[in-house]
Amino acid sequence: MNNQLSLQNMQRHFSDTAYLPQVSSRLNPNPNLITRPSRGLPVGTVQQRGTMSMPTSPIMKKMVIQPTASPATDLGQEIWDFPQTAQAFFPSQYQQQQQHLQQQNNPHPGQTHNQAQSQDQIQLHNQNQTPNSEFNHHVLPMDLTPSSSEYYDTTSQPPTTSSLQYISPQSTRFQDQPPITVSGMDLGIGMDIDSPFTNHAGFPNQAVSPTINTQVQQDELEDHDMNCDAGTGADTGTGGRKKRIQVRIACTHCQKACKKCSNTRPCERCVKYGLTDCVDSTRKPRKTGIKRGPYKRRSSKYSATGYPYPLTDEGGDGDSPKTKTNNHQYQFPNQDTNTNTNINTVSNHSDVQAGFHLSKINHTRANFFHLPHTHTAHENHQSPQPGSGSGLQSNSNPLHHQPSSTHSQSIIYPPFPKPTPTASSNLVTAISNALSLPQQSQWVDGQRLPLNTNGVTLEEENGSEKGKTSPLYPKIPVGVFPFSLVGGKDDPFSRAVSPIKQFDFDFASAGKNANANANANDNRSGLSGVREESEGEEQNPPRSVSTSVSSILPLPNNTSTRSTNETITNTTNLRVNTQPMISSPLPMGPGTGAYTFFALSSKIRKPSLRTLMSTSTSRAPSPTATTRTQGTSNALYNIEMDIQSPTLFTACADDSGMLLDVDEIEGWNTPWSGKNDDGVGEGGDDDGIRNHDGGETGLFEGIMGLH
DNA sequence: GGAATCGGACGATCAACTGC
DNA sequence: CAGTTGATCGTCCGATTCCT
Ligand SMILES: [Zn+2]
Ligand SMILES: [Zn+2]
Repeated sequence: MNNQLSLQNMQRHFSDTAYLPQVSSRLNPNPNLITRPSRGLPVGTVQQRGTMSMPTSPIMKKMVIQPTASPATDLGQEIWDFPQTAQAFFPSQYQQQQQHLQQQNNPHPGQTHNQAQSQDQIQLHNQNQTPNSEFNHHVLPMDLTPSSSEYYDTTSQPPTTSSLQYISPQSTRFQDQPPITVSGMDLGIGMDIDSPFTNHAGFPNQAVSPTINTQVQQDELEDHDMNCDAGTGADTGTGGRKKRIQVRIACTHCQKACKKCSNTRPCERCVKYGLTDCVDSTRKPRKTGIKRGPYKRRSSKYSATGYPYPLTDEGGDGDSPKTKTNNHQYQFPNQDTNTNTNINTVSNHSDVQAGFHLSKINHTRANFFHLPHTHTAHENHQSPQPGSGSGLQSNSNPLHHQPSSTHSQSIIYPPFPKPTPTASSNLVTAISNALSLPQQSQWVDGQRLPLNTNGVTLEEENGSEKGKTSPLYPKIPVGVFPFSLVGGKDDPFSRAVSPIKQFDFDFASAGKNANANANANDNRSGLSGVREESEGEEQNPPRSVSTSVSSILPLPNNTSTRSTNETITNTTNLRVNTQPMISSPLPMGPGTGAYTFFALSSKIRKPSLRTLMSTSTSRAPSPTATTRTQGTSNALYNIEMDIQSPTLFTACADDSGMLLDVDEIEGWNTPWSGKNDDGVGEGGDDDGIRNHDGGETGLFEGIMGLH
């Protein structure tokens, strides 16, 4: 019954961008709410309100709502039998699988609602049943460690587990796919895809299930949370941490209290405390029109998993897997399914990577039969599991085949650039890879060069230009290597890299640079006048140097610098430095790789301050200050606007270190203290309400009418 | 001991981007 | 235009403080 519905639902509808406050309330009297247009969720039905954590998740399974009033046993009533489920999505097979498993493994008789149950079952089942249980286990739920920067990291999964990804056509493709295919890997979670086991009994080789499996499990976890508190160990994922679920919208009381709300109205908490006015809180619409810098390289060459597809033999920019759905190249020519499976199984150790590796290898090999099996460089630095080796052995020889031997191909072959001996860490390597991979290039002496084992550029070697340039990676960036990697986020090309470390890193050198860049500073101050521009328009081209500079707060002068150095340990410094320190790789000249104090152009979004500040122990006074990007090039302006919370502000003052720093920084001091209050209004349209990042709850609440 | 606060981790959503 | 990326904004955990 659900097919159509499910499919419909599968589609994303973002139209409901602004979450209309569902003020109405109980049971969603509002007809409109019955079916959330955008989400397609039957919110209004039953008592389920809002959506579960992943409303759009294709994998969303039936949700069992277990209002306090009624026991879960009333399946008929409680079940949110909505087809947004993987099952629905792949109804026939998947469901069968489900049932099948259910029967086999899970005998929780009474629970019919259990898609969720079954899911768990499945999970358990897999773990218990198959030799690769470990593998599954590891693969399973999310490793909650998010890290966009670790896109290539061995253990990391794709940055987002967004449901969206699971919707992609790639998924559907699976049905037709032969068991082991790279396509399977397209889905970020594909590690277990190759494993028949994951396919759930009876449906070996079905790529679909694995993926779903993973997701479902997660969803399931969510359900558990929904129904009960937390808890069960089952909920814990690989990381040992269960995924936190959230209601789509909390009631005003819960919101204010920062406590968990429920999807019912009145919510459980309100009921508990006898609050009568339990209504949905309002959400402000997301801002739009904010420009972003270029994204990091797209995945056409990468699988969803972050696994890069090697350039095809055609030498083109490899086609994305999806374009080659049926292409044999995604299969392991040299292996039969079983073999492959085994390997994966063996490789269990978790590492999702293990699976990937193999796949990659195989995948690659498809194009290079003549080549010996090799591990990609990627694997090398990925720290392959020892255990996995055994499994791998079968087909691969020793890892780390030196590309050099077959360099011409190797250039293409290893999806990732070989780790350089100099790589100080996986992270760095990963980042480096990320940067260089697409172009098959790597950083050398501060410059990006085509990747080549021999140190010969690709161009030199094969005359190919590929890799040298790309729209996103024009040859620009040059600068000292660390500039982009060590510091991290400075990478002009990838905003994806987490900025967080940058700060830590920067700081230290910041001071030095400050002096070194005295000129720059001066310039900045000189430019400070430009602030007026800040008004909102986005005139600044991304990364524009001049404007961005102007936008910066007047930098602390020497004194500030001094203090910075002196008080590095103080979190305050972090903060202080952060702002001015946000550096962008200004084309100061190739040699100048040093960090500069230039602020990023407002057009380029900096990572949320919240995130940035997370490194520090205390909440940043106003992350938003740095965060602000919309149309404004003036960081100073931002601060004015964003620092709205008296609390934060006060905190700032209270913190001796912080205060000191701030004061020392003239540019900061004046505007900040002087205009803080006034500035609030100023952000006006776009920021007036924007306080969240800063944690300026006061304002928020005020806006929200919570006070 | 429980409620209220609060910092900030975690997560969902979705607009900007990218590349076909 | 579909798919991806990553920022925004929301939820709520867990620690701390306040209140009775
Ligand atoms: Zn509530
Ligand atoms: Zn409530």
